[in-house]
Amino acid sequence: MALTAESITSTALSILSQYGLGDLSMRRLARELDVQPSALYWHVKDKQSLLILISRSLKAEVDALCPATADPLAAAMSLREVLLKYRDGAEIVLLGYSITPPDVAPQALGADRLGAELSHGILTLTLGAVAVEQNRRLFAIDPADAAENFAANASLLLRSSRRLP
Amino acid sequence: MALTAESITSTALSILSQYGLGDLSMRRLARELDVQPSALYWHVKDKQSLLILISRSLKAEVDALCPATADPLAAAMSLREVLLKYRDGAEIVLLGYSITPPDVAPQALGADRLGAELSHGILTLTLGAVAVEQNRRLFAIDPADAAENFAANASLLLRSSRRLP
DNA sequence: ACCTGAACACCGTTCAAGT
DNA sequence: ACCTGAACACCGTTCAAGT
Repeated sequence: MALTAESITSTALSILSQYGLGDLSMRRLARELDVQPSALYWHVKDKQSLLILISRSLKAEVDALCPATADPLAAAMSLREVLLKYRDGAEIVLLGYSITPPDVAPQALGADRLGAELSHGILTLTLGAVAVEQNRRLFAIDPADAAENFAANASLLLRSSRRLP
Repeated sequence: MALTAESITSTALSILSQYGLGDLSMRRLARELDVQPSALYWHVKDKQSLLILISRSLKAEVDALCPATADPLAAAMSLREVLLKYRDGAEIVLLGYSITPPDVAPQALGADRLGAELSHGILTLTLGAVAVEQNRRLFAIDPADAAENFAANASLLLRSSRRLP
């Protein structure tokens, strides 16, 4: 199977969901793809740019789940769900969102839809909350009422966004 | 100077504010303290527990700036300020808050004051927003209106907390 | 009690050289 | 164009041994 940026990304995604970011090394990735570590660098600039490819792929997954006109609270819940599918999804997407916000923000939560300010608010709240939640899972600390708790805070923040375009 | 957990933490803090988390390695820390890397492990369990010591120290810094009865919005702004002093403060405190919330949450923003739900909301919003802000600084992307933007979202979230104990 | 020295099992990245 | 092999400059952590 020929090596491509896509095959690298999808193998990374699978390592991520099974083992997490701690095990996602360029060397481990290369081993999984039966290739020398240096081979990856012909397809991908460096590890950071791979993480950005990953976060774009997660955005696409959220967009497939909820269209641009979806209810913002429902979209935030879907984003959370997708982030949770991959062990350190929130940390990675936080990086991607920092560097290229429009490429990573789900349509239903983008600046076009909610305005720059509120879009940034709901995204940073979601990324922060899920990052904490994922760290806690790592340490086997109570998940418990994480979903309801997040929903409550997200809806407090979004309270001002009733009646959208 | 005798090596202690405190001297290790404060040297770590200084590396952090000058160079950031990428340069905060156990080996680098040991070099700065004129000691073998292995010496650190007598005083500190591992790197992660050092990061938790660091995040407790930042909590103390915020508490010194604003007492338990401070206005929550003002406290959130102070927390942001302190996090910004140290290059990857938000990422580190996010880890600390994940593992031992009460040891890391500033008094004025703790669960005792705001209730578990809202306390978690304002803290994850702050940590998420500042983590993004610090990543952007790393890449020399616009700081610009980050403070006002954060203040706006934090006050949206805290809107429900008027009239406190 | 506190620290050194050496070792183990890793990293990300570059680059000449091969095909 | 695409990949190998070897190298460079690092990591965190453990552990016998020294003082």
